[in-house]
Amino acid sequence: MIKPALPKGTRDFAPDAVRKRQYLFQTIRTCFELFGFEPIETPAMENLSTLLGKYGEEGDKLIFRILNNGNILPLAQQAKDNRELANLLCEKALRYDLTIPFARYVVMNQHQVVFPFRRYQIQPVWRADRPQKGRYREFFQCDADIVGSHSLLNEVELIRLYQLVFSRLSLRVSIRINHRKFLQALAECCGNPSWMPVITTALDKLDKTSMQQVEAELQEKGLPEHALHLIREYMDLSTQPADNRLQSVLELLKHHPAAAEAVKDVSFVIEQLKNTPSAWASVDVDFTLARGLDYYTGLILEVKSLEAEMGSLGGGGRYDNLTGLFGLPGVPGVGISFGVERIYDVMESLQRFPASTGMATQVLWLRMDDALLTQVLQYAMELRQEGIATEVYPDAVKMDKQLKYADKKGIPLVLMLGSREYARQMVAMKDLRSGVQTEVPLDRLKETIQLQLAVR
RNA sequence: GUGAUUGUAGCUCAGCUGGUUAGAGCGCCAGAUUGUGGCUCUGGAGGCCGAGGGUUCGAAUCCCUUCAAUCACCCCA
Repeated sequence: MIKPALPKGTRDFAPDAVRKRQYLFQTIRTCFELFGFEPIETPAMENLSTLLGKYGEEGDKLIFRILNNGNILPLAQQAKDNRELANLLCEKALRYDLTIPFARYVVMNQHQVVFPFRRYQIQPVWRADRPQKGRYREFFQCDADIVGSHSLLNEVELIRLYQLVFSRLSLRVSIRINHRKFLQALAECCGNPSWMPVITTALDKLDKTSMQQVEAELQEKGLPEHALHLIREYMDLSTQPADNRLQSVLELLKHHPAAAEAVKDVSFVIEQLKNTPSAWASVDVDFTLARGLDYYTGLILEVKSLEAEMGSLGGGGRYDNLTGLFGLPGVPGVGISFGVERIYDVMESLQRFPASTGMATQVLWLRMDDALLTQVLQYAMELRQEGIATEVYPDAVKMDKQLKYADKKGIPLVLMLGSREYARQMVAMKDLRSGVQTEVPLDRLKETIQLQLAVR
């Protein structure tokens, strides 16, 4: 016998969980559609070469590879080391995110797609990460991107999309925004543009650790004192009143052209958003927001829950040249992603899911008199035609057991058609929520049920 | 890849410095109730104490190894 188990970091979903997840997906999907995004889907697997080198060195290690079928032994013997072996034996891999497959899609379909292309995609991705809280090896991403447009209106709209979704989910979040060009300017003012990755990853840890630790890390990486001093002042900016922040950052970065551009972009976005403030999702400029992914070049953003301790619930940003990797330069884009698994976990812990997240069985016919089975099945079918979710209990067991079944499944109405009722052309209807039982004429069944179901 | 913690019934957990036959609550099954759920009462089933080895007269308990889960770091949604 094999002990049943799941691969690390994967999960089964019970009916109740699936309903809640579908509610989440549906809410997000509806909002995507409301903003005019169009759905696409891409395969679970991509050619390994499509994915390799797109997520940094760490990312490559976290890609799930698919072993080639067939006779692999001769090939395997040619390999000189593990790395070469893995690349020889695996031509395909599971997708790591939705953005790179989307970039491939755009390049392959460049003559069909209409630019600016607004697409959304809701599919699972896989990462060979070590699982922990809010982190799984198989999880869904919900991405919305607009490619083929430089306009900052896209950024504004995507933030409003975030605001719409989180208000519909009744989750209070903060959307932090920043601009990659501030970080670029900061690195250059520190004396070396190549320090930018070091500085950004260090700054990214600020909300987890202290300013001192960030400085220690940077010192360790060999940044000189004057650079550390500048970075310290830069970090202090985010504690200042929101109104003067943009002016202050510009002065601190000595009116560096990149910083000036960033100020222009950010103030445009902020200005536009002022007209439609959201009670659920505030927007704040945070100069220390970094975001790991290398391909971002403009405005970047990240969503955090204000109510639960959890990693980011989503993020995104502008990238100038994503499709360039696949031979189509000059297609800029901006996109956001919803971390539904984490949103689910937060909603669950805050009990923010609506009481009913989908259609469960509304009516159960008990199995009573076998002489009436044919009629019962017919009546059940008629109720379904009326849109009433209906079950017939299949086994001839005690009523006690059948009622307990209805109770456990949360079925509100139970119908009983025995010979006693049928003789008078009636059916016994019991509302399990109230415990009240009534008799209903068979020819008025549908209307009565609909009325009864409307009662809360 | 690094580190920490935890593995006992379907679930949540007790089980003292090693000492008879390993317990509780919830859940499950049956009955009280052969045409009526929830509440109550009565009874019952269910355990290689994660796995392997060691110490000991004796191990759920101590030691080693291993596996798994969880959490943190790295990185990320």
